[in-house]
Amino acid sequence: MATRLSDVAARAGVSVKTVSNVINDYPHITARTRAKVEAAIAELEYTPNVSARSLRKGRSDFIALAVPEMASPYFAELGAAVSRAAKKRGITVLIDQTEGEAAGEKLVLDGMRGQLIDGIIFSPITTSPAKIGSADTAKPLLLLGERHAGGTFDHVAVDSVQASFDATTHLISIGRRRIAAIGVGGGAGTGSVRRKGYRKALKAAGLEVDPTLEVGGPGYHREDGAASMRELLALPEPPDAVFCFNDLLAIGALRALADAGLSAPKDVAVIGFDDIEDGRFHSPSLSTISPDKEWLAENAVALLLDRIAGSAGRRDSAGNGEADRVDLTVPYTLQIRESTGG
Amino acid sequence: MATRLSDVAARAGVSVKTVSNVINDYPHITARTRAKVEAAIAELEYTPNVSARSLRKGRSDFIALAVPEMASPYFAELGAAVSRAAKKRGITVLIDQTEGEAAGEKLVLDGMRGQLIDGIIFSPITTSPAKIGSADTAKPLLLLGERHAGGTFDHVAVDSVQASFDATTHLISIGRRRIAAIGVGGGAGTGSVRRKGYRKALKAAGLEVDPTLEVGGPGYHREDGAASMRELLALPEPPDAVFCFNDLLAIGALRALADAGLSAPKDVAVIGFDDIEDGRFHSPSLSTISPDKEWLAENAVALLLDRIAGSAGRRDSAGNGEADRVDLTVPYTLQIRESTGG
DNA sequence: CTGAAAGCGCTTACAG
DNA sequence: CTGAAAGCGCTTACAG
Repeated sequence: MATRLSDVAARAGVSVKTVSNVINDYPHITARTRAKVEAAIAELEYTPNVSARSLRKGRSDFIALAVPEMASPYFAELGAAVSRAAKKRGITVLIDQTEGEAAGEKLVLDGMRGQLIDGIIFSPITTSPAKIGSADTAKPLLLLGERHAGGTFDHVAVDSVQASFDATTHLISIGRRRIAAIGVGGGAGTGSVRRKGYRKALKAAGLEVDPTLEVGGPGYHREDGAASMRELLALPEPPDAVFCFNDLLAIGALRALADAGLSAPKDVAVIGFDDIEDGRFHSPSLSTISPDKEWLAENAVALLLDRIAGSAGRRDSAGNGEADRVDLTVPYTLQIRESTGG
Repeated sequence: MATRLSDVAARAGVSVKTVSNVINDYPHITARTRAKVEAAIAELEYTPNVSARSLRKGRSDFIALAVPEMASPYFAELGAAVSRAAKKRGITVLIDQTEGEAAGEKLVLDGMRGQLIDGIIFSPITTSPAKIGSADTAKPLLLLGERHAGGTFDHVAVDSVQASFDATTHLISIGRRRIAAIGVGGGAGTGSVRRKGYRKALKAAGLEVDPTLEVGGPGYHREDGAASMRELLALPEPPDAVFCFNDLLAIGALRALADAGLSAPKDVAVIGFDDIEDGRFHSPSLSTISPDKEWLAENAVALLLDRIAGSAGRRDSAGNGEADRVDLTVPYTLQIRESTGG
């Protein structure tokens, strides 16, 4: 049914080896031969069988991106950026939805899709760093997220402590003094990392840390943010500002404010983290920490592909694995919009 | 390096055929043999090589979902639902971002990813129905979107004319008389289909169709909705309600209203289409047409898999292709929220 | 530069 | 029920 390499060879009057050479851009082919082969490929509408190629080469030019949920705007935007970055390099991205479950994440670590994929970019949420560190992955693995810095794998993330410090400091700079944090107990450890930056900023400004103002988690969705905001508004002394550990929480918080007849930034200033597109269109528009997702995607893909190219010869990385591990820090900016009075 | 079937067979003391039988759940295997094999698989941490399997069987258990952009909330939510529906059936979904470009869409139609995928669910936006109809696809293809009803391929979509009629009628039912439409010129023909339902509702209510109130397109993003809304507000006689042909346009429209110091539904009632999650959290929350995305995903995947199973024996569907084509209509509900006074 | 041949790891008739 | 063998469509040493 499908045309094969040998059909093309027959049509062009050359050997299969020559056709293969043309397809794989090997040197030492005369322009004339190349033209003949390319004409035959076009006439027969030939497309190489990737299963056969992958079986033979041990490389598929597929990588996986494993995220908790692809419908979550941050991961959807990240997935789009990673797909684009990979496509530029001739690589296809498989997006894997772990649903944040240990089972799904274990599958990622163990199965690696039956050797189809060459490597994986993994944003874990349930599995602990320790377990990931000891995972016996046959393929290169790159970790996303602040929790995994200093581990045994390559790692790309924002400096979350610094970014959280900046977000909190911004709230202080617009005159707020009773600043809450939403999301401290969640996000796969993200909560504790971002709280660290939040507390640091309070202390640097001589403000007291009040644990009753640190709420939320483990959920990081809009409804969780709304619930946390309601909780804060019910306090004897409600906050005058809130740092939400992601934009989804912040959007929920804005909604809860509106439901209570209050508004940001007048009653409570609100800042988020992620800069998902929707935040720009809310009323009020959402101030946020904006990690450079394009940068993240480009560098994560490039680094993983380097590893894949390098690991072709390696049997075992135990010997030199630790030494050449890379931690990349994603640049970010502070976006000041209406929700903090911008 | 990787363990092979033959390693498992050796370990279990059986033939490769028996191991293959166990893996593929074939009958006539004694419980004892099965247990032995399963133990060997577990001990060796064996995972089948999908490239080899796919090469041999001519089936990969991969399908593709080709959408214009995966970061767009509707497609992200749809992708998540399709992935879930497929996973339940042991199928993996590759998400393909065409970026709405003819080149990307042509690649989908032609290349089919080097015979890796067994079939495709395609949401075209640039390529015309005629071109799609004549595409010589080696693999089963299922089309999404109202524009392609009655074509030569299986097709799953909302009854967009009826849904648009309902959305517009709802605006009339709350007393609005000067009702605009945003998105008429875009969305790959979606615009003209939804306008048909919009006009029908106006006529049914004895209202006049005013072409100056029909704006927007080809873009279907938030900023396009905001631009269209500004255009409408600049009219000598602005509308008192707007039907936006998707939620992204509606969210942009809400934002433009807020920027003009106006609000929905007081000054202008706004209704969208798609029911993306974010619409529920905007202030005001967004009324919309809510297609049942789970239903869509389940049925699209099931139908495509039926075709894949059926096409195994077929050489050419030209003979009987037309006759057994299926058009599925996705159920929807009208969600009345704050933006229309709900 | 080209051709003939082996082999990647499976599945599946074909004999037993 | 099991075993030995062919073959899916490529790529790649190996000879020329």
